[in-house]
This record gives sequence, structure tokens and C-alpha cells, in this order.
Amino acid sequence: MNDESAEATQIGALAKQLNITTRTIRYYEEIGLMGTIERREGATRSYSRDDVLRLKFILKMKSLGISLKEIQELSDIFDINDQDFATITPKLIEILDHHITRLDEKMVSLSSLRQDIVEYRQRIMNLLNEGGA
Amino acid sequence: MNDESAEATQIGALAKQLNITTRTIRYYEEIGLMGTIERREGATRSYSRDDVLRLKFILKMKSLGISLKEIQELSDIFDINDQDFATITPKLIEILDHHITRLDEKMVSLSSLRQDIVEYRQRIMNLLNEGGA
DNA sequence: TATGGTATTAACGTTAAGGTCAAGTCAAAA
DNA sequence: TTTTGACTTGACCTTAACGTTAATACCATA
Repeated sequence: MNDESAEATQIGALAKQLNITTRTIRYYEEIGLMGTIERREGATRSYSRDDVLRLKFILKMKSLGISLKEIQELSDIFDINDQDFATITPKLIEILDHHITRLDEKMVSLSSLRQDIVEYRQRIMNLLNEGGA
Repeated sequence: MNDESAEATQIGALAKQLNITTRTIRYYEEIGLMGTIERREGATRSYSRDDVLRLKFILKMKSLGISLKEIQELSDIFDINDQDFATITPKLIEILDHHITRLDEKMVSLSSLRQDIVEYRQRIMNLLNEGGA
């Protein structure tokens, strides 16, 4: 029960806590999303409180529909600036704004698609009625 | 210039006409979307007017966001009923309606996602302002 | 006859985000 | 001592809709 291990978590417990699989956590590390994770006795990953916060942040972004590739951009800034909140915030805002714009575009596109389908559906119904009359 | 070849098209010309690639046309045949295509001299595909109509229908469905898998359901009915319009129409309408429903759900979901992002964005801005004050 | 243009099939490559083995290590418990 | 349970890396599998390349064949033209 020393100060260091008191906070440190292993991958299995962390996965359970966040309701994801260990594969997912390792994958995020694999693609460079998690920075460097310390190893116990050189093998087992040991997650510090900061690591956990970072992972939670990644999951939060994901839940907002941000792709892992985009999260990587933020993650890079995390690495460079060592979690300086004021530094990453502008980039974060930028990404969120960009995403909002994309969502707006997507909704317009879906709405137009819906209209097309409804019209096509109507034409088919008309054809069917003409044929039956 | 006999009656049969007058209508028949080769794959390259057809692709150019519809602005898709030959690979796409062969792929549709590969996954059973196109039924059986006749071969000239046993090798080269020869597309009849009906084949072209069928391909155009597939592209129309695709442009409405219907997946190839869903189009297959219709295609199966095409094969069984030999292009009987009145027979495939109910299924077509059903698929279109289903798709409209899915679009509606998707739009609701995107809208809610947008709300989440806006709120998260706001919280970040607040944090930044508090930190700066 | 050589070249160019079209066609054919087969089969691997691509993207995203992990899932699913396989085979191995290591420590605690029975 | 053997088994269990957690961890490790590596590597192939998945979905959709084709793209791309390879190797081959046919036909017409210069």
C-alpha cells in the first residue's frame, strides 16, 4: 500500500470500470492514443490516474461521434504539452465546431434523401394505381 | 445490324453510359444483383435493354441510400417473378418505408448528438473562462 | 506482324474499430 | 505441484463496396 500503487490500475480492472474490453484499451495504445503506459516488472501495464483521465476523455470524445483519427490530433497535443488544458482547448473547440458543422451537413443531406425517397415512393404508388385502374 | 444486337450493349459502353466502372457492374453480377447476363461467343457479356433497366434501378436504389444487401431482396423477387411490377412493388414500398423510418431515427440521433456536443463545448468554454479570470 | 483496345477471371488491397484466437509468462491458491 | 486467473504479443477475421493488378484472350488496324 505505497502511494504509487494506491492509484495505479491494471488493464483488466480498468476495462471493467469503464465497461470496455482490454483489447480496446490496448488498441488505443497501439495507435498512439494513450501515450506511454508504464509497465510493472517490465510487462504488465500500470495505469496512473492521469492515464485513466486520458482514457475517459477518449471515450467521451468517441461518445460524441469523434473518430479515433480526430482524437489522435488532440492526443498529439496532449503528448507535446503534457496535459496543458489551456493549450489543447482551442484545438478541442475547433474539432467540436467542425463536428457540429458536419452533423448539420449530414442532417441536411439525410433530410434531402428522405424527400427523394418519399417522392419516389409516391411515383411508384401512382404507377400502381394507374395500372390497377 | 440484326434486331438482337441492335439493343445489346457491351460492358465498357454500359459503364461509360451510366458513369460507373466495369468492376462495379461485374460486382453486382457477382453478388447476384444482376441475374444472368448473356455472353457473346460464350465470353463477352451482352446487356439487353431489360438488363440495363435493371442496372439503372439498382443505381437508383443506391442513390436513395439503400444498401446492396437490401437491393438483393428486391432482386430476388425480380428473379422469381420475372419483372412483374405489381408483385415487387409492395416489397419495394416496404423497403422504402423502412428506410424512411431509419432516416428519421438517424436524424433524431444526430440531433441529440449535436446537442451533447454543444453542451460539452459550453462547459469547456466555461472552464477556460474560470481559469482565465 | 506488331500494337492498341476491349474483354475475361482471380485474387489481393482498402477503411474503422476492434473481435477472436493462439501461445506464452507469471503469481497466487488448492 | 497443478490449476486458475490475469496478463502479454502476434496475427488473422470482420463489413461494404468496390479498386487495382495480373495474366490471358480476342479483334481490328497500321
